[in-house]
Amino acid sequence: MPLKLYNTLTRTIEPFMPRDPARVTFYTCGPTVYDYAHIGNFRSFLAADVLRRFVESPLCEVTGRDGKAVSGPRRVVHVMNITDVGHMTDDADGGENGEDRMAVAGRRIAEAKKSGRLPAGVNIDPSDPYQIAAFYGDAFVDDAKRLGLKVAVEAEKEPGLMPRATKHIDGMKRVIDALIARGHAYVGGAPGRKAVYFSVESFERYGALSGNTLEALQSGAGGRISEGNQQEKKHPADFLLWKEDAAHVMKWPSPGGIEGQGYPGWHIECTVMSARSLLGEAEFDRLLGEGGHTPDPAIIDIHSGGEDNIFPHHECEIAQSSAAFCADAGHGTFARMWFHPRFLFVEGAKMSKSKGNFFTARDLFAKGYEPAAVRLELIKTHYRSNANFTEQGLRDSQRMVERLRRFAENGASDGSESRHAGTVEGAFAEAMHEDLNIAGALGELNKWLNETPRPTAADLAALKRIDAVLGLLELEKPAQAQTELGLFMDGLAPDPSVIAKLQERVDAKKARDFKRSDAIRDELAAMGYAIKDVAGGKVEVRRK
RNA sequence: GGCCGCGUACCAAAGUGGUCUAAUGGAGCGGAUUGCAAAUCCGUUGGCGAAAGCCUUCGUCGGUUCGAAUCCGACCGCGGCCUCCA
Repeated sequence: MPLKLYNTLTRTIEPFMPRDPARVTFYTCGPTVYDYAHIGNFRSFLAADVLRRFVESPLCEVTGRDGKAVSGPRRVVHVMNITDVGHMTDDADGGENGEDRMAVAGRRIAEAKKSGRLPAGVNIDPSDPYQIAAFYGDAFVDDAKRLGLKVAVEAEKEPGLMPRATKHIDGMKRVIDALIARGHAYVGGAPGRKAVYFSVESFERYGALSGNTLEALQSGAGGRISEGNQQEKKHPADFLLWKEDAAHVMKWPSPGGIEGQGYPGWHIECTVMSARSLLGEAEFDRLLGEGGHTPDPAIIDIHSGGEDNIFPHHECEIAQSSAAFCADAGHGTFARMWFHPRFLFVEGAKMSKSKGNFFTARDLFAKGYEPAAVRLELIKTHYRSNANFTEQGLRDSQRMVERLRRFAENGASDGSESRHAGTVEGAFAEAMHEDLNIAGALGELNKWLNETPRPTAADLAALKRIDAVLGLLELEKPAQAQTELGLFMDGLAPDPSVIAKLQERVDAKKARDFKRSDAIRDELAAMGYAIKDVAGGKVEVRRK
């Protein structure tokens, strides 16, 4: 059975039917870079990563235009943007007032600098938003690569796969001008604070993605929308495409015949970067040009983002993208498939700094958890459930990673053809085809591992194809330092006092003074180390 | 108020009409191994029973059906979104 996915737009699980089954276009709404990304961010990005890996796997079938199954492998062009334009902290005015997030980040960096908390070798000017964005952007890409986010790895060679919003201001202005020309946008406001708004009433299906109606939005608007800016809007739900503001931290010459400088609205960047990066510059030009509008309601195959993006961000993207690119603007869907992973909880509660259950990826790496374990813990729950991230779960994941690695690294036995290699791939794929049932797929994998004590070359090849989807074994292994006696895991540095105790313990054991050797183990435990004797007479040392 | 999602055994999490006491992992228990540990491997983990077997479980209460964890209704509880957020 070919791949089926839950499409937020239709609220049903439906066959995935790309425009070209050999080349799938996939856009993920990436991070804003005012701070380090946390594990909730990464859960969402990793869910998208697993989807892209599965779609390009030889194990995956998709539905062709003729309704028939098309087997893999296939190419997936996956683009994930980085939002490096500053946005406002205060939403009370629809994001048009308040403080720029980039400025807030600058203050935080300035404080960190003063108290010496910036990482060594980092020297950024807290008053330069571009430097701040570059700093956190680089940190994000580092974390993403360690967690095996394929798009981040690819973007090293092909930077266009992770476009920066500030590099696409020209495209945004062109789209805004096109929207004005087509009657979907208008200029309002007084000189010096003019704004371009998208007219939601000009887009028939506004609200289709989030299940809203314009009436509901109007009545539900409540106190969230300020009076001030509403007066210049034709409809309360009209959203900002561009704002003239000479005082803004990041600003550019304006579109729409507005004289002063300003900055783009929240949603327009994704319209531009998705179309341009996935379809290419020439097609972007053609779509915007005279008579270039596509007859196809969808421009790209898959679009993903966290569930909080459904409204307003993706709703607005659909409206403005369809209005700009589609021949029948009112029925555009922008993407064929809308994919929205749910939020991550941590220790049973919504992650928040005040609850102390807020983790960035690098927090966990620093605690000694290896990237593969973090990755597995973040992907092993169905993407449409609120996963609960726990330390216990992380330990479970760590063990499963070690189990897989042992299986893969012990080498092929010269035994006969495996009875199972073919069936595990089939069972794994069958589960994944059902809206990415990864827990079911992992269950099949575990069952097979149990049944295969002596893997053959065919078994190892099967594991490799499965792992290409999971993306675990390719990740860096935890740092290990060896001394004559000790094997220091979890990135621990060999501490002389520990080495001395290990030596003393070996001597005690040699003298069969087990009372003393056990006491040393307790002493090490009190110091925060867990030890175990491993093959070759060495002692493995881990954090307790 | 509107829209959406969730509730499975000690924990996590599959299962969407019979093959379900219910995959898989963890934890627990028993065993092998170890000086002892750890790790690993094997067995096992609802109740009664030596066993065959019988009884009871999938938020609660009802309903549909020969048959329900699975379909329908109501209720209870949890969560997300409704212009900050992945």
